[in-house]
Amino acid sequence: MDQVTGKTTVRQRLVETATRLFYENGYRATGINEVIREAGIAKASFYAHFKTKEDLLVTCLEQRHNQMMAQVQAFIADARSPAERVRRLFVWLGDPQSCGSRGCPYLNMASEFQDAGSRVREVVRWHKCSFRNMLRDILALHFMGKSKTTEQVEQAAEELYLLLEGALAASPVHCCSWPVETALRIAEDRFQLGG
Amino acid sequence: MDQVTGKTTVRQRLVETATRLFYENGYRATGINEVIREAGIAKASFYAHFKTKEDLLVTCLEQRHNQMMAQVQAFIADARSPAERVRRLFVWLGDPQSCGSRGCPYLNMASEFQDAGSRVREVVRWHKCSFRNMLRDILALHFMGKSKTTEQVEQAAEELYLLLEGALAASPVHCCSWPVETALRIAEDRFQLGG
Amino acid sequence: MDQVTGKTTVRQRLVETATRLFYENGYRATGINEVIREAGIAKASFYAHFKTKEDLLVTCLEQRHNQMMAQVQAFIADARSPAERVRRLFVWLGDPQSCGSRGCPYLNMASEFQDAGSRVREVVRWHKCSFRNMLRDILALHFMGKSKTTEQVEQAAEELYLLLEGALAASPVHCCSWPVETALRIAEDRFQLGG
Amino acid sequence: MDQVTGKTTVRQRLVETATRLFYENGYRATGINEVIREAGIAKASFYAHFKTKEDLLVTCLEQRHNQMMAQVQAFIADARSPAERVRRLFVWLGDPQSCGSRGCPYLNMASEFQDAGSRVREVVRWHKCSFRNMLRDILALHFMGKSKTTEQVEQAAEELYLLLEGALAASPVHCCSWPVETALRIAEDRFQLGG
DNA sequence: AATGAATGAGTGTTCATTCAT
DNA sequence: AATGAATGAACACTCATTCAT
Repeated sequence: MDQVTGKTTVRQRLVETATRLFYENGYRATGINEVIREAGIAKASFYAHFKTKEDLLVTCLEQRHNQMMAQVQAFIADARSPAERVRRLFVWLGDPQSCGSRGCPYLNMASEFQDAGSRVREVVRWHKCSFRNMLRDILALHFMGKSKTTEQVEQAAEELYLLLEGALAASPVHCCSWPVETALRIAEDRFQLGG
Repeated sequence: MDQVTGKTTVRQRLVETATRLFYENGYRATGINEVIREAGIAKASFYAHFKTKEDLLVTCLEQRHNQMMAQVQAFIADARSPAERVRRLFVWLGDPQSCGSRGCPYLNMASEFQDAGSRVREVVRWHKCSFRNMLRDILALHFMGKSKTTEQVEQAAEELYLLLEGALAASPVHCCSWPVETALRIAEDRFQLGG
Repeated sequence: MDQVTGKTTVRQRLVETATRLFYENGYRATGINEVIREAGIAKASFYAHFKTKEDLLVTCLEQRHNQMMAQVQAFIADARSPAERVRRLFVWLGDPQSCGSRGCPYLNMASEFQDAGSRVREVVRWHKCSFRNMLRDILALHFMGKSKTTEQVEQAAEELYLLLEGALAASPVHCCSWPVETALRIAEDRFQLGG
Repeated sequence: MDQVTGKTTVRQRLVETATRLFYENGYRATGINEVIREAGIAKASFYAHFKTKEDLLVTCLEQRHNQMMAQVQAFIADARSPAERVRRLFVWLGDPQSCGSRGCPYLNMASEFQDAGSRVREVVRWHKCSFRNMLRDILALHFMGKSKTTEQVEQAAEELYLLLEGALAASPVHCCSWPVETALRIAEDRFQLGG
């Protein structure tokens, strides 16, 4: 939304439409024509804003990252303890409303860009590292005063990250909640989250 | 290979070529033309063997499943204990030779077929369940005589499955071995695999 | 024309249509759509026969070269002397029926491919050299027994070539016959063509 | 340059940039976007100065004509005789610095505007006639006192024009200097330019 | 069983031009 | 006088699929 006029800008409409379509149908299965039709924008206007379709995707992923990080932070913000914050991560993950039921948009896109040096893969890597860092910060609080080395905290973050990633990957395949529950169970035992 | 004539059949050449290309470049990024060119088959011959491109993919995934299950079974076969068999699962997973460094081909394909009822998603689900059942059978042996209920074994299988899935998803993003090592560490502690 | 069936092949229809359109409107001003519409061919069929639009052009130029050389040879064939053959070259050049009134198709195309290494420029150069060699062979006969060195014949060929080129370039600009007549006049004097 | 402010005007920057780009790449191969980008001008500003792209080209050709005529006049001005002036025309023609190595910009443009009534073709014709007239004026001086009729001088002008045109057309095809040298040799003999 | 030739509908991208400001 | 944003139509090219042989 443009803060002054209150109208969504052309660029923003394109990003939002594309974010949705790329997630729902995949990158290659989504044509520029579909994006501009649903956004109600002329084709040449699209190319005035984005050099290529891949550029659009990169922008979508970057923007989605920011929104998602804000969302998840908000979702866990009012927890009473770091432990509960971790538990709420799994709740957030399991909620199709917040997280989408078609798996991780970043992993999905990465699967269509296998070229090692691709900009898309870079964004995906950056997003995942960013997410893992957030986990580390939460766990650092949780372990405070429990005489853990920095390295131990890092390792715990990687473990938690891996559990969440496993749940995220398995959920859309099986279309049910046991992956999230299973990952949470492991995390609770391993990091003494238990209430 | 045709067991009698010793020649690879046309159909088999198509499946093998497509399996490779779909995995390396993705489903939509791989054209029929590319497949038949690399397989050295005429286009109309292709459509004599497969109704559609999607049919080819389904066949590829089914066939790969069988090969992969056989491979992994062979890889862990000569382990001295169920615990070591589990550990070797992670070795196998971490070896790009055996498992490919572009992530799980089934998850990759699923990301391009988001339609819930798609035959591709069915195959993926079937493959993953099948794999999880194999894990359950291994763990059942490992827990034998340790007074575990059937349900407990099932849960352990789901946990192990989830750890492997997490490692499989995270590996190609970060292009290094810590995901597999991290997943193994959790598994060793949780299932007392340690030697 | 296919000699057996008596039908023009798809490829040949494309080449003939494109040769005409490229000459009438220029290379970039002629779209693939226009070519295939006038040839009555589907777009994908076009790309089954030619890798790119530029490929089509190269083929057109090569084919036109062969036809044109044959035509001009036929046109001057029944002359009674080499000198008359040279004079008939100018007649042929001045006849819009035989040579086209839009200038030299090779020079025209070259002007749209300024990149030094372009394949189109190569074909143009090859065509022009080929033509000059034909002139040299005619002049060699004309000068036979007049004690001219090989080098002198070569020089005369270059001079004749240059006169023809000048006439070819000037004609479509001024849309009248004086360039050809002027070039012929110079040639007659310089090479003693006069009857 | 604006004589008062010392700044190149917007219009002039557009003309100069376009003149260069049209010559280097051709008319249709040069987009408006490229012109305005390299000129550093907004698109709408362009259309404030020129009705269409073709208008811009016409302006470019007109302006270039004036510059070129002035240049060539300056180049031959300090020659000691009309004969040397003619010889210097060929020197000027053969110098890529002065004349460009991509052939005659007017012939090049004409090849992209085959429509007989096109304004571009008109400008080209006007330019060429203008040039031929200049040649006639030089030759008139050269032949002064040699009892030549007006008609004979006109014919000589056409001959000289044709030789220059031939050299201009052949040079960029063969990328070497023999066309100019050949044309000069013919001219020297024919018009007794020799010193 | 296998093929060479052909296709309609689509792809991503660029074009010269206009309009509201 | 100058602009940033937008556009419809066209561009060269590729797609998965079919058909006559």
